[in-house]
Amino acid sequence: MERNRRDLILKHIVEHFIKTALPVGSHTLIETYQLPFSSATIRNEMLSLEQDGLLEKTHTSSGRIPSSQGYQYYVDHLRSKSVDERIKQQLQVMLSQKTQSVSDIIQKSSEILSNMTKLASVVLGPNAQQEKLMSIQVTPLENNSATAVFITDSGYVENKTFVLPTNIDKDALADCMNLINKRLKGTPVANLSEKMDAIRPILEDYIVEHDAVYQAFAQAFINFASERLKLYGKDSLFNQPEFAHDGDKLRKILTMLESPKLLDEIHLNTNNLTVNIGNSESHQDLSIVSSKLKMPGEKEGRIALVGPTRMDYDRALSALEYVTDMLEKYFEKNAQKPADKQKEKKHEKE
Amino acid sequence: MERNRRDLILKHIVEHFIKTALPVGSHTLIETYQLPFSSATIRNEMLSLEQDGLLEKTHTSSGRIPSSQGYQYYVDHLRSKSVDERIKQQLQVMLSQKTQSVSDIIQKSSEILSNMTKLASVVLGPNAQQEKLMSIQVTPLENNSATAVFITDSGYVENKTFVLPTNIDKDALADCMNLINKRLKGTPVANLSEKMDAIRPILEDYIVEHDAVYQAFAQAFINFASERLKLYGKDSLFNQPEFAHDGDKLRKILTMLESPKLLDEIHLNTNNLTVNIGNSESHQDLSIVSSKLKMPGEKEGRIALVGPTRMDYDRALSALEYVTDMLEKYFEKNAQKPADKQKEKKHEKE
DNA sequence: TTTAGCACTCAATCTATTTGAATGCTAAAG
DNA sequence: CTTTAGCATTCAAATAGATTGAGTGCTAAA
Repeated sequence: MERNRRDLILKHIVEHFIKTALPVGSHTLIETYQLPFSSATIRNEMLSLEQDGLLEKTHTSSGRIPSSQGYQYYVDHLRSKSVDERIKQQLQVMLSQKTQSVSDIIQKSSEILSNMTKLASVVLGPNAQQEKLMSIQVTPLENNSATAVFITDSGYVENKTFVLPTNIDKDALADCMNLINKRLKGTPVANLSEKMDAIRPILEDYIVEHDAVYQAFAQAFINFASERLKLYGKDSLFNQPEFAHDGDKLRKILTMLESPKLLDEIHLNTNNLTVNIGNSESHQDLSIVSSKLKMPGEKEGRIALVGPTRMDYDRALSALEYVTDMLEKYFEKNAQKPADKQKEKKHEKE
Repeated sequence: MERNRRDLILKHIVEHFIKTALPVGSHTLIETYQLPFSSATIRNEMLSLEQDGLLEKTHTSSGRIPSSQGYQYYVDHLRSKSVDERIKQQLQVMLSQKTQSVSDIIQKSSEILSNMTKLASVVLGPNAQQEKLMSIQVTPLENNSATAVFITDSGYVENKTFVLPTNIDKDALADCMNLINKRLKGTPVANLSEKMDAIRPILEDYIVEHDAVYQAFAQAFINFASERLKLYGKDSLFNQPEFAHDGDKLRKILTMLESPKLLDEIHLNTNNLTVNIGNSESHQDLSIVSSKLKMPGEKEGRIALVGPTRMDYDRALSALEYVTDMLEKYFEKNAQKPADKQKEKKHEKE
């Protein structure tokens, strides 16, 4: 009973503060939740919760707000883990559409998450380093230029348009590309830059002024190896009351959202589900909730929801967990049958 | 002399307000610019300027701020058209690098513009509608999916990954694509969707479950036809004082920047250089300065600088004009020689 | 035509003062 | 030992005046 009341009060405080963004006092608590205790009792409990570092005051005679620890405790022990039915519905509808690529599905899921939680959602693609190059194609264009298109095994496309040497022979170029394709196919993206040395002789053989091509490839490989990250629904954040009258804070957060630090932060987490409540120096008033996502081909990405420290953790966590679970199941189910066929065909060719 | 003083005063007011974002009074004006008139004289002129709609007051006893018309007059007759040397330098350094593609150059120019003016810069690519399809390539991946890559004559790449029917024959797919390529090569992007009907029979011939491929193509063609727009340096806007304490306004502007209305606005302008000072309902406190940019292959794009109504028009316009001029000259110079060679080769092949 | 002078306006700043939602503590009741 | 009632206390936020100062328009003289 003891522990129960304490938890109950903390739960109410957290949830009330999440709703109103205002410090919660003993009286408010009793009235809005019809608690069968006197305000003094609540105050005693609150004092104790504060001493344990779960609550904070904004000034000596203010109501209480949850501390980072308080949120953490709430997340770990108190939240109700209820998934919004609308998310279930929307996800189901989306997944029932046919012939969507993996990235389509993840993008749409991310948009659903962002819409339903009113948080920004960040998708961190599987580390491109591990992906293998499937194909390089160089297409000559008008105006003495050409576009090189690079495709990985997951269907990620990088392209680079460059100026062709004017005296180039297109057939030689094609032959040359065939050779390079054979040489590089299957190479992990991370190793592409190293292999540049190996393909230089091939280029030299076929193309007189090979430097332009070489440079373009090198540049593309560098871009390739950089992280892939997509950000959805950052507009949702604008409507949070804490930022309404503080342009400065909003500005900080928006730059934060595009900074590589955020990426690092998400990247560091390797757990299934992590909650990162805004106390690290890099994101003062920002919380990050992120979940691992296993994708086809043993690849791993992460989906994260980013918002103010005062976010609806229950809603966000439940939604995120539900969506990643469903996606993983979907991927598993749809991968099994064709995977075998794929392998057979590969053998035929080689 | 008469007209001169009037103009001088307006010029000072506009420039002072651009610097300080504060209404300008008669006394301030005399002190900061050492004007040889009395404050009363200035006030008389200001009254006249106000009656002509070039100045405004924020309240009965406030200093004056320029009206939209006032800015317009300043832009048309008063600005000094001085180009920052640093922009000249940076642009020159950038253009001296070899083997950059057209889009590389435009992107870098846009970044320089944004950096130097502290405004957001928007690049509106040439209307994709006019571009011609150069090549379609379908690359099968692992996991029973494939990526279709579409390239236009300007080197713009669109790609779409889709799920392949499991029972597909890869050689048939390749043959099929060859046929489709021949059929569609040279088709303007705008007409691609119409041509879908024409390629359906080809798909039917080669691929049993052709619907997935058909759908993927259709989707890609739709994306293709949508406008191409890039936004740089929107962070610059955050630091404008007018938004510092008004999160709401900042929010509006950021959403504005990503909305299609902005695009329309820029698109409507066909003049060489236009200034669009924020009084249209769609962008209350936003001004858009944009310039046409002739690109290789008789294509036209626009570069725009977007910022608060109180922006440094002289700086922005001068920079923009200088950059687009230099780019056009650069493109002209570098296009002449190889263009002929290109044509020869085309004839050989056909 | 220009300027000095003066009365006037009004946002912005400052200074009390009030209000009310909160607290902690103590002592009595359960 | 736990809970509650009661009370003094705190402090942000709201309200109301008072003050300031940068600005105006107008008039009459230079």
